[in-house]
Amino acid sequence: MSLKLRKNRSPAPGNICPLSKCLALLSGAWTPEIIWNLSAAPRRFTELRVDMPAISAKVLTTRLRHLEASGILARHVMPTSPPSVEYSLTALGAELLPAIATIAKVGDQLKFG
Amino acid sequence: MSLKLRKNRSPAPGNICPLSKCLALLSGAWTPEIIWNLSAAPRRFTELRVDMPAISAKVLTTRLRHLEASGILARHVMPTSPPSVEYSLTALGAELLPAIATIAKVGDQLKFG
DNA sequence: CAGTATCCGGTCCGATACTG
DNA sequence: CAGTATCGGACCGGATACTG
Repeated sequence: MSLKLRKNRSPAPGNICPLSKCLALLSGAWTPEIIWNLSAAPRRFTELRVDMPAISAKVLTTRLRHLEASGILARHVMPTSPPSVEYSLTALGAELLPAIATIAKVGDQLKFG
Repeated sequence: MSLKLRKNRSPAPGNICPLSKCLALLSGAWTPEIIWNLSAAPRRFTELRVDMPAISAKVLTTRLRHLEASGILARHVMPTSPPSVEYSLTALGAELLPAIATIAKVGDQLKFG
């Protein structure tokens, strides 16, 4: 009968699918840092590289393209010379910030953090 | 799609570390689903396999061990025959739920979700 | 029931070199 | 400045087989 108690479990109403999808988006090395570095103000490509010295250009480009395609951030090309490109969070991307902050807080308390 | 965040890499000089660390924890295929499936009530190993038919025993074991080591969930062995093991979220793990819910909500609105 | 052991293909990421 | 191209090694996760 403890089986009976257990049978009724569905966690919450709803679909778990978006979960994996969005967490998949946040995954990938450097992704959270990128979002974090854009949270205060827009940044340019090279500025982001300075913020995260260890990231390679290739990976940074890949992440930015993915996040842009998903609507998390926007890319603005300024027609200057030399070219200048600015990245900024969208409203949707900004919605992630509180969640990320919460997760970071939990991260602080991890046993093997 | 795989959820990946290398833990050995990117020592990033920064101070955003808890962020990456915790997101690294949530990464790895199936991790969010596991936490979600434990959110309502404790579950046993095979019950989790039923909840997520596509996960392999190897990966499920790996995830559970990691989450346990981090203090996100607890493992209780019941001295029955056949053996029975119950997994449940810790208080710390429960703190992740609102953040995960928020992220899932954003996931719903992703352009290429 | 609750795992372990092993193999293996696919992916991710870093390093390096090059370009409009 | 803001990328692209390519290579190679690390790692991840699925499939399968086996165990106390």
